[in-house]
Amino acid sequence: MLIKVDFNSEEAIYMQVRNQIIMGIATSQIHEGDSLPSVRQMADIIGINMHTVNKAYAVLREEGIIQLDRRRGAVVAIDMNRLQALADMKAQLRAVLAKGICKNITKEDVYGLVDEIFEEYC
Amino acid sequence: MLIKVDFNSEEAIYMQVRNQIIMGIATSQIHEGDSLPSVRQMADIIGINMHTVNKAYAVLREEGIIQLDRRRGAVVAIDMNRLQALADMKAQLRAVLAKGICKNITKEDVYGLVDEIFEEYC
DNA sequence: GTTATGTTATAATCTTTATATAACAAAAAA
DNA sequence: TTTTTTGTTATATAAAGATTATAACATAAC
Repeated sequence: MLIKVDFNSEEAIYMQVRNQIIMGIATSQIHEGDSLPSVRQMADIIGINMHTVNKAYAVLREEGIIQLDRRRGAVVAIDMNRLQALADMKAQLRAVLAKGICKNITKEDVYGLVDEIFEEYC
Repeated sequence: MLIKVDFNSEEAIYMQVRNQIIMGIATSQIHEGDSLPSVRQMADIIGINMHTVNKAYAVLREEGIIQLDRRRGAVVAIDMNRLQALADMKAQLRAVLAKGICKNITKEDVYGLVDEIFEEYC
């Protein structure tokens, strides 16, 4: 799976890497049990520093998306804490939807966007 | 409207201020046409520096939420660019939902969260 | 005239981000 | 066994962002 980094983006590089890996899993380009390239390999491929990849992997581990194993490297292993995941998402949605409500975006509008994104991903 | 800043949060102070103002509008605690406290007043109230408030207000202006007027200060004035607002929200939702999909959160789960938040806000 | 407004400028400090080397123990591969 | 590769940790440095601190300006309100 190809990861592209925009060095002019406001988003931190390690977050761009984290996001693209999560989207890769969501779009089934990466599957449960798959090994990600090692921090050194990934850094070489993308053309960034090893520690930046390490940070991205550390975030993903903290989020329960991958497990870091000395033997197999970074392995996709979703930690399924449903309540935690729902609570996390709700906190994020609260901020996103608040702005939308200011802009007169309705619940139905949001439904529509959610539908479109789920079609993209699944 | 009361604004509380958590100095231990990872979120930048100016973003906390920005978010709470947007949520204040979404919950109708602040209305179109209302004046926000001046950057100096707000800074005094919260107990932070004037420039931090100025940054928050600048972000809100860039997002089309307020207008800054030398005469009346910061006034809530929603710039209703619907297509832009929808595109912005979609970009944010893409990242939020991707993680949810990794965690096996369904479209119906998301609908439920959206419903709950809209009940909170409206 | 005085006050309050947004705005701009400059500087200092702190945190975060990203890179660069280096080293370590553990496991895999040769 | 030796070599290589793995994640991990430790420093160090440079750049960028965030926060605070003063100060000043033009404009409008009082």
